[in-house]
Amino acid sequence: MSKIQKNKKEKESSLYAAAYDLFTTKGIHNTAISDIVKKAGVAKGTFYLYFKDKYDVLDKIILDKSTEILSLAINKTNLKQFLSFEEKLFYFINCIIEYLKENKLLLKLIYKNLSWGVIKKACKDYKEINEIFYMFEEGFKDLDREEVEKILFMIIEITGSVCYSCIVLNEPTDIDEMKPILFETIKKII
Amino acid sequence: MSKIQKNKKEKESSLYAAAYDLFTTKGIHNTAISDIVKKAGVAKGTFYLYFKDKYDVLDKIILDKSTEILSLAINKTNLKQFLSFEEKLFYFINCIIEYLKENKLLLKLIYKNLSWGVIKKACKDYKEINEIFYMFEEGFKDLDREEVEKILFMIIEITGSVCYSCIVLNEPTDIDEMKPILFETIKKII
Amino acid sequence: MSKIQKNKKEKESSLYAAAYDLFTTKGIHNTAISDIVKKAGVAKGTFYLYFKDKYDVLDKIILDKSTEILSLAINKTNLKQFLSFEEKLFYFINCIIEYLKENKLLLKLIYKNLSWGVIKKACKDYKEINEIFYMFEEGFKDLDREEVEKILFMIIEITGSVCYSCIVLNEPTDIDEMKPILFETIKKII
Amino acid sequence: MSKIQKNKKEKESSLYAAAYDLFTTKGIHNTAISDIVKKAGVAKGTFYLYFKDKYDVLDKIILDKSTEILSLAINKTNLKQFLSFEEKLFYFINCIIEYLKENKLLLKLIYKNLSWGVIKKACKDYKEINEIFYMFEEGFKDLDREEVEKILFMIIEITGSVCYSCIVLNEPTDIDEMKPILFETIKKII
DNA sequence: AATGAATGAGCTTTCATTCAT
DNA sequence: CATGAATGAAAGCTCATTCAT
Repeated sequence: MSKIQKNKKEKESSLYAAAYDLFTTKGIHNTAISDIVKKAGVAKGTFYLYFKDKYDVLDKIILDKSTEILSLAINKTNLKQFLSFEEKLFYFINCIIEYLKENKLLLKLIYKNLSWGVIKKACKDYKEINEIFYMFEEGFKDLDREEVEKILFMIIEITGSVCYSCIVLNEPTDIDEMKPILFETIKKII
Repeated sequence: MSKIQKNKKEKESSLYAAAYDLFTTKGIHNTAISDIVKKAGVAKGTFYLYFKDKYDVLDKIILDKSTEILSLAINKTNLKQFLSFEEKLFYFINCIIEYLKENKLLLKLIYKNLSWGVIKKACKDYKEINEIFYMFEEGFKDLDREEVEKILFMIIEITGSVCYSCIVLNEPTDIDEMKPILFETIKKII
Repeated sequence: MSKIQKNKKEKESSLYAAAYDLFTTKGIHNTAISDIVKKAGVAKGTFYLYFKDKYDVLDKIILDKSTEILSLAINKTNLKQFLSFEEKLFYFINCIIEYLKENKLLLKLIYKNLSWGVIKKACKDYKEINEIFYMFEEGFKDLDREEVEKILFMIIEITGSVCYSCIVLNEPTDIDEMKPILFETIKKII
Repeated sequence: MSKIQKNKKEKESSLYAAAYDLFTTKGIHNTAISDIVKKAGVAKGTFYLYFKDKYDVLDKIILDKSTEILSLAINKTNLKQFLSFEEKLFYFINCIIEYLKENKLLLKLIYKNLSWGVIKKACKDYKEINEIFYMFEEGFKDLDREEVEKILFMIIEITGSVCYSCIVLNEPTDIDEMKPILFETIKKII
């Protein structure tokens, strides 16, 4: 990579990082592009060389971070051996929950903007994420892909919404108290 | 009610209605207070006699509409006789789903802003909503209030997030195709 | 005075008092008529029955309070016996200074809006104030009215501006440290 | 200076000039920022690139113009030779008075907002102004700095307030009629 | 490619004033 | 006389976007 190309990547990264920082701490609504460029240490016009607008960076952040979470969880899971699919799935889900517990601000940012569509896009673009599907297909050998997808969707949805409510809002209680019933529910789903 | 009082209520209602209309069709972000007052046919200053800002109306709308949905569903449910708690619950949940299917824009508006906290507030303020708790307590006679609340939370969360994804985004499929697995999940939860 | 007339006077006084309170604490610029009527406990429209606008009340306050200060000082002075005009004048000036020291907020309010014209108006309308002129004419028997007025003007101006600077702004020092040189100056003027 | 830097200075100056013009002719209260930018021929946003708000420009104007007046007077004074400190001081004060006579609107604008603090700031920032202090220290060789400052303060205060009253309000008479007694007073002070 | 001064549309909010009750 | 809801002009201020350098 040439020096110029490297410089470009650096500008983009610093804009991205600044936007992430501001979105999570001040909120999307309260973050102006002038805030982002100031934090990134670049000129205003430079922003428009790399992003269309505020929501363009946001979309990239959401896709990126969602991918990262799932990727971390699946990688960690694949390092271990499990006696059953259930055990493996629980470990995987727990990785996600623990990550979100540590990254409350990130959870707050992405959840309201995360959709099944984003996850499917992540699956298409990143091989590792697709391994989640393999894991599920292995667990439900007698079901067709569509059914498996629905089950995965249900589990992700319920995990996501419970995490958001418990971790971000502390409602109806904290996540550790909710975990037993969440896992029991997932157990019943599969 | 005096003529003035009636007039006041009318102004407030027309502002509320205009805001609801614009929020659902154009989105919150794209709706300016000047749009709201124009649509409501009142002066700009009048808005500030009744609401603090845009988000003040929004909060009122969310609380109101959430209450309305739950209220409608529980009232409809209470008109019928059921053989079992499960049957009753399914009917109740189905009422909500069918309502949301018919009011896609409303769902889009409130879901991302709805929280368990709002629902609990609705329960406190409106007797009818509290009947949902009675229904659940009757269904789970051997559990304490806290446990019952967690189950109710799980069911509402999963119903809400599935509805949002399927009805608003059509992901991963439409709500009718998702219903069987949703109900099966709920059945397993209880 | 009839009950109705009494009621009217009460409304006016409460508006006046509220305005005075707000002007001194929040400043004229930051006080709206709606603040005044709220504090006075009357309706907005009522304000316009008694005053033209914000500055109308202000003018009344300035005239009133200026008169009050001068009136208090001259009355207090007239209760005593003095060996010389100088002694009498110093006592009189000191009364004003001590009063302003105790009413810093009032000083802040009126000084910037006080003028020689206001004082002359006060003299015309209130007999007591005119006694200040008598005092001076007695002190300068060989000068004509015009010359006496100039001297009085000089003394009032210098006292007022020194008080404002020292009491309100504490510049260049506090009033007690400035008093010696102020009195010395006045002594030299007469 | 680059073209851009020159352009920037020009914008700022035109805003400053427009504000000065409007403040003196229409008053601060009656001048809106939109008036200033219209007169300056720049966009509204440009105003906020250079000033925080209306009062920010005002502060700059007051500091600037006060400095200018004092600077002009001291420079003019330093060009001449005098037989005594008194003569020198009278010449200096007279320069100020004559300037204010010619700039009635400026006097009206700054006097009510001028304070000893502003003058001291001007002294710190501009070497020339400090020469006023040198002049005084030379005149009062036997007094310490603090005492000299008090005397200077008294003279400036009395000159300022007499000028304001006589030039702006024509009370109690015009400045030329007041001059003899003013100078006599100053003479007695020193 | 990068800059950042300049723009001006458009937002929120205030508030003096009116007038039907 | 008194009220206070309603008005709407006009204020302050923001900020995405452009474009000459």
